[in-house]
Amino acid sequence: MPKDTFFNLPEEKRTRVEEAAIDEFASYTYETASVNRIVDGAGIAKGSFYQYFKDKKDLYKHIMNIIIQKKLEYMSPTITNPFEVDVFTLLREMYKSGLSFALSHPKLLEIGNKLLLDPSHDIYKEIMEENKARSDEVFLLILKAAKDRGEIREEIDLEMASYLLTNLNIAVSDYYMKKSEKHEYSKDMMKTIDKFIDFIQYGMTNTKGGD
Amino acid sequence: MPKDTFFNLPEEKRTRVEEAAIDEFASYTYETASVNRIVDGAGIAKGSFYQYFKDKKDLYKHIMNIIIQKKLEYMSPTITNPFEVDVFTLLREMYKSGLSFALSHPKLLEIGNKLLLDPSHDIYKEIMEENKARSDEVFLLILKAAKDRGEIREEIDLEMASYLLTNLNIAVSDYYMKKSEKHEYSKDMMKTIDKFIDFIQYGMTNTKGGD
DNA sequence: ATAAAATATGACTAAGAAGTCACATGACTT
DNA sequence: AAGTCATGTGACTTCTTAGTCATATTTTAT
Repeated sequence: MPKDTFFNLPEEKRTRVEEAAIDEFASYTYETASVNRIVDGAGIAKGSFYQYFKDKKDLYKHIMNIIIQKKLEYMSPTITNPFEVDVFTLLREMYKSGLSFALSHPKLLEIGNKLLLDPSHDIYKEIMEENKARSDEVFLLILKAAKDRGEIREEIDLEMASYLLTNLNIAVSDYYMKKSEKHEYSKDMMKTIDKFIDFIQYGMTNTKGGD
Repeated sequence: MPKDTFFNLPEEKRTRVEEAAIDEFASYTYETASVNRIVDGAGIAKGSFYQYFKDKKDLYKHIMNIIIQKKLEYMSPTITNPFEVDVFTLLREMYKSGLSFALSHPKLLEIGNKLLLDPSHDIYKEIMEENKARSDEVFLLILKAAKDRGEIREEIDLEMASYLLTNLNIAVSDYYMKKSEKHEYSKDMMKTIDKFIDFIQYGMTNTKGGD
């Protein structure tokens, strides 16, 4: 947690620091991100930084909390009653939220992905422990309920499927970001998600009754 | 390319250096990997290192070439006639190769993944340009042929599918590595791949004729 | 044996990193 | 106005990094 000094700051200055940090962590991993560059970018003195934050990790966790907060804002309307719609509708909503978040906050997405991609480092475990609900655990609960309702095939390995859904979630955002330069909620975006859910739902095969 | 001095080295010493480098690059990203730790690990002097390699990047590329070489060794029997079997059989073979490689060379896999996960950094582009055939481009060719043969549904977006297959390829190895501590080619492994291909082929839905 | 070429070495440089601290400035209280 | 407390500051310390280089050793050629 940042110190009181940071929260007492005039909003303009506080966001200036946060935005400099977001720029830095979007461009560099936690390890290679530089406090020196951040204070330069924010136009504050090095000493001031350590009036606001205990250390680099303190700032990083603060930014992660902003990300989680922002992401929850995008998700909440979908997640409120996760077990009251069929699983593919729910997945569609979740991916829509995820992609919408990605388009509105590409830098935040970048920071989050950079973290997810380096699960070996200590900072990963620390943050995941502080923010329990990991994505694949959420998916697992949803998929279990869906299987109980008979919406997905019996023989699907749920644990694996939820793991894959998590990774695909990241991949689909990356894919769309790479393809589209507009970065706006568009029909393209819905098409991307539809194709994607279609893939998950029916697979690629053409022999519909096959096996 | 490493200097002649390196290739003139007695094999024992050469592999000692390579193994120290592999350990380092498996534990740290390219940026945070330390030449100092590598020379300590290999038991050579700092100066010797720069007799063998132009710089850190030179060593890194050498290790990447080892990885590509090793990976090709595992793949070759499968890839020789990629268009002569149905696409799901081919995919199964490719994932089998991939997982087999992952189990035999977990550190090399780790290094490769670390690179793939940070496409923003210069080193990524450099290496990808030097080693043309990117995974999703290979998948795309295979999928195009399969669509022509009518093996996969018309409405599948091939570009997206090949992108997803690449990411899933990484994910499935990671998943299996995380689950199994034995690290040996086993029936478990085949089961994992079967589930996975099954997922790709038929999707998750239970309404087989649905839409 | 002598000369020459190849290889080994670790102290060294310069740059950048995280974090500290004595002091300066500003604001609010009494 | 004087005093107190919160905030601002940048030079500084300590550490680690990549890469260099003069010198020492070993190997090869004559």
